[in-house]
Amino acid sequence: MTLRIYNTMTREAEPFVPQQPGQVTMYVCGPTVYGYIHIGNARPVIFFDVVRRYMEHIGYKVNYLTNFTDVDDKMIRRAEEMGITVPELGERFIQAFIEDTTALGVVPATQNPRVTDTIPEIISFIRTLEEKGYAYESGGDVYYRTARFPDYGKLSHKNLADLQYGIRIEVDERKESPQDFVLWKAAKPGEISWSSPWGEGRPGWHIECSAMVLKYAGETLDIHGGGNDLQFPHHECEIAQSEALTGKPLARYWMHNGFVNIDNEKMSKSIGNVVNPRELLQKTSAQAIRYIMLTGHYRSPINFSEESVAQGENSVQRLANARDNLKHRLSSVSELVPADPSVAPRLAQFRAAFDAKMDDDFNTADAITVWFQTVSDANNYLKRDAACAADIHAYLELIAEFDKVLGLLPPEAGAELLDAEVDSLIAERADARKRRDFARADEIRDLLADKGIILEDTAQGMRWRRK
RNA sequence: GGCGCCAUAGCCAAGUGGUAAGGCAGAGCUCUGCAAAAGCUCUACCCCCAGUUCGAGUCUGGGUGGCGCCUCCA
Repeated sequence: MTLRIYNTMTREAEPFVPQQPGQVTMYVCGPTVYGYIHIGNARPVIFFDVVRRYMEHIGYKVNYLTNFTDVDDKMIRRAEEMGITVPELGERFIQAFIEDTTALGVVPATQNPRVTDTIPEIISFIRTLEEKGYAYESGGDVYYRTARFPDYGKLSHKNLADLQYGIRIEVDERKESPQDFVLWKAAKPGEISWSSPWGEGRPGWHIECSAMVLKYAGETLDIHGGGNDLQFPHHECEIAQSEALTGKPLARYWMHNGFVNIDNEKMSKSIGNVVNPRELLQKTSAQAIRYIMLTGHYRSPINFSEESVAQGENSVQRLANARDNLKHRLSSVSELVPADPSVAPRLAQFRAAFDAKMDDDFNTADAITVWFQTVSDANNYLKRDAACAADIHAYLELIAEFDKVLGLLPPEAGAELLDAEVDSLIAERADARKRRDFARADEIRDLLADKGIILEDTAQGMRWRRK
């Protein structure tokens, strides 16, 4: 089975062939660190994390880059509002980003380049574009001359002549052409700036990614990803910059994820429906959030709502129960029970099916279905009176493999230590049950339930889990 | 105006032209001291119309309804 990836450039699912056998270089546009990320920002972070995990799962060595935009107009405005410097603002929200994404179960990227660490490379990038005639200065700003790059529009499949300019922004008369975009912005007095051949200033938005890709990953990426909205203009501009400079394709595969809606509405500050993982995680598990993100197709929009969160929470609980039931059963297996020969072939099928679904342009929804099928199979296995430890381990191993790719398993039931009071209540309840004092036993169970601790009496003894 | 996407059960959602995955919620049953967990059973002719085909949720055309991008945006 080979991995196929839907390439925005060709609008087709293509077999994935990396430049270097066994190695994948991928770059995903990261956040502007001027505030906490919202759930929409979290989608590409979570999805491409899964892409990366799957690549590693099938044996690739992955160089995964995602940047921090730590200087731009929004940064400058926000820093001013907060009465701190731009670097202070950046530092603060880079930390917040790391905290939030870690809480969401995201594996850190292999590299997190920052714009402010790439200024010399950005300047020389622009210089070269200027020398080649792809850029021009105008009043301390430097613009990209889109007319020089005939392929402009090839990713988003836009025809330059069809673009309507001036709809949302004022057309800047300093540009030769409305579709030209800024590479370098002259600093206004008091703004953070760097010296350049064009005077004090800072990089435009698009150039940073081109420069960072070149500096940290090379001329051509295997995969370039980002949100759907970045297709145009951002990625189009990156292509124009990078390909004008190197003459090589910027990326072999372009991947774009769909948007996150809140209660079927676009998330926006003006509607006031922006959801931050930071707040959401107070009441919602990271796994439920990931489930919502991964249970739909990555290119389709997904809807966040109270109901979808509840459904995600319950779905993930089933996955967790299966894992916990298997582990719990391990405590009462007999060495004398032989392995069931029918288990291994079934697990092999599930394993193959999971990979086949992931190979199909990261069909995480179907991959999750395979996981649930494995769960059903395991649950049925556990119905038998005598279970074999090796079989249970085989199920657990497969489930752990799935989880390593998708990250949907909450912490294990009973894994943490309970405080002494809870412990003694549990002991008291066990005693009450022995005496058949069910009234007291149920009273304690209700008491603990109020504290968020669910007690379950199984054939293998009592166990507990957090609600 | 240009480019593009979507419409599948109460909800979420997958689906390669061959007779509708999975999850949540709900109902009944089994197990349980009672629960919980788990198991079993039950719940869809895939927006409408026309066409292509032996056969269409899947292809084509036309509707209807939603949505995205067109230089802040994940």
